[in-house]
Amino acid sequence: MVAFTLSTFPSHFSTTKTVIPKFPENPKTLILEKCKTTKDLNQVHANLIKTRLLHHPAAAEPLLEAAALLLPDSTIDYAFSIFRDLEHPDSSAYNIMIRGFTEAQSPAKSILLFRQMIEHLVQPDEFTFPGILKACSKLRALREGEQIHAYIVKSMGNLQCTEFVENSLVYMYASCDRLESARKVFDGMSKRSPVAWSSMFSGYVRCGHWEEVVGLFRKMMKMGIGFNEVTLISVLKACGRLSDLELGEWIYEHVVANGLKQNDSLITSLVDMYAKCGHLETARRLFDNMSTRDVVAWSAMISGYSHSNQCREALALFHDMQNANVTPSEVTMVSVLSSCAVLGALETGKWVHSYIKKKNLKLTVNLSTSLIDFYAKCGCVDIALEVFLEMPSKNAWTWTALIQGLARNGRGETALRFYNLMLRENVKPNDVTFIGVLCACNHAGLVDEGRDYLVGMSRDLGIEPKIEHYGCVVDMLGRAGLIEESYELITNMPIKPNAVIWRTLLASCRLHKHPEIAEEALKQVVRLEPAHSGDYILLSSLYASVGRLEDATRLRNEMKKLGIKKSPGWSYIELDGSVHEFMAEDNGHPESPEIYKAVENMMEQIKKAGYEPDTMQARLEAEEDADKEASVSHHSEKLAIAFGLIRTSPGATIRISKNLRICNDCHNAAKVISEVFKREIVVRDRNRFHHFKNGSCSCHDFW
DNA sequence: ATAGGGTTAG
Repeated sequence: MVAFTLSTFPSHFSTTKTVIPKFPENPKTLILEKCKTTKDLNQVHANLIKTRLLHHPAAAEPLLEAAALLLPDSTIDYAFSIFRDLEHPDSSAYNIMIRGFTEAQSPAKSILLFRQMIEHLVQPDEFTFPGILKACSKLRALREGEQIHAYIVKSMGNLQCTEFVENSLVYMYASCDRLESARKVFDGMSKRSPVAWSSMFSGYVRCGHWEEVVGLFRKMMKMGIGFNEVTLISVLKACGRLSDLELGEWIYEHVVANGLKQNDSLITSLVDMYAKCGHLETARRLFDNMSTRDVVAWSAMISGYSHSNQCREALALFHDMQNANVTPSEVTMVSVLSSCAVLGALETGKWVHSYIKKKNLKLTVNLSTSLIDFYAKCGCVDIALEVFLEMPSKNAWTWTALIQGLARNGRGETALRFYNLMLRENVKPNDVTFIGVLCACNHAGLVDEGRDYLVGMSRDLGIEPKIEHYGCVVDMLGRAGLIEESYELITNMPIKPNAVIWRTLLASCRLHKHPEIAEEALKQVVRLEPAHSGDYILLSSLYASVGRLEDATRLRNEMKKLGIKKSPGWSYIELDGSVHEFMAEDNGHPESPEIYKAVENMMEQIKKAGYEPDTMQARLEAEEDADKEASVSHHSEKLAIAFGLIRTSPGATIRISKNLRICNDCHNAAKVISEVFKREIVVRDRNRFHHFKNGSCSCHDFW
């Protein structure tokens, strides 16, 4: 085979006076210009074969480049067929194919091809490494990446370790979570462009080392090192996660001052940052002012609402997104499902699930995990289980969501079985997993197991219990009537107890009528969090339940004197895909008069069937709100249930979610309603599910 | 040639 060089080319062709026009001065530009579609490519390809130019790199490579990199993914196989026809592909040809495969989402093929390149003794050049290292990054192929790094070091002298190669090495290590190795390459660089910094940042972002990103960026600014839009995107992500609004706003000013507002990715990052810092209005204003909003921008804004618990706004925006004809992605759906889960919006979530199936959205691990969480939080734990069992791969979050969901729905033993399965499948539990495990022990009344897990999590797995873990155990002991042990645990645990812990103890004192420890618990709670009404109410109703009515009234008066208001309870009910919200004594609903009529009717009917109002509670509440003529029969869950009764077809299940624990009177009423109206009623309160059916509740009156 | 926006449990 004769090796041509470009300079020999024109003279060679000027002698042939055939069909072929004079070989162009710049074949690359010409070929690239001609190849706009696959069809063009075919024509040029055919022409090059006919003119026997295909074996000339200067002609073949532009063709290859067009097929592998410039046209859509589908031509990568075509590109490879061209490549295989080359008799002696040189390093540039290999480089193009290696990059092509990576870009076409087949980075494994890039690695195979690189191996072939070495076997065929084609010397890689400094352009080969960025491509092949990118393939390693995509695959998180650390071993291959390290081998290539070694190869580069070994061949130093023959080939240059350029700045590009170094950047790629940093990014490769960062993608494989090897931050120390990335940092070592980074620190050894003689010149660091913004790309090097961004590569390093991307690793810290991946691993959630937000402080590192912000710290390094501040250092960068102090040293006057240049940065660009890509750098800012990483830094904004860190600002959001750290709620570092100060730096975030500085970046916003910078963006405005430097006319970078046209960069939609940057604006989306700002939207995300403001939303994560709780500035939803600013985020929304930026979002609304974008000239075009792609799926990522919509997702960022929706997740912003969902993140700050404005779930109804999240769903409303999702609705707007569909009206704007922007197709949601897997990522959008994660936030949407999370909002549905919080709201208990079963119908909407189910619709999302069927949409995912219909549109063939990819069931990523995250998305499936969200589905599991959503179904479990809506009380459909069997569907959650179904989704789980169909997943080809699961991570710790997936297992945790399932364990948690089973536990909350009263299937403690099953939850623990799945925990053991998780260990057997070598998925490492994290601290949240143990919240689920302890919660399972709690709801199943498995006190001994619960104590063991609390000790075992740090002893066997090195996960130190946090205040929340102690909270679960305190609750568990309290429920089981082991009030003294619970109290001792609080005073002896290595973490300072918070108000939540004392409040938990207080609630179990109420349940088991233990006024002495209750008084101590209230004292502690008030010291830590003075203005929380529920605490006073717990102790006062405990007094009432043991016949100490004077103490009960005294405490209520004290509370009134201190100006402590009851925190409002609300209940949600979802009907035909929209979520209705009720508060006690609520008059805000457009159908209010009708709903109150329905409540009166409902109460009358269940009284006939034997329901007796909790007079003690009614009296206390009446005293407290005498001016408002408040009534326990106007608790938010009763309004919501009554609304459900008149708005759904006979026999349909009524699903309510509420923010507080369900009160005793409503619990009694719901049992009777389920019998009288032949309805299943599912109430999700802040702690667990109550499935009311035929006059009884799945919690066995223990919550 | 190398870096970049939105994701999930208490």
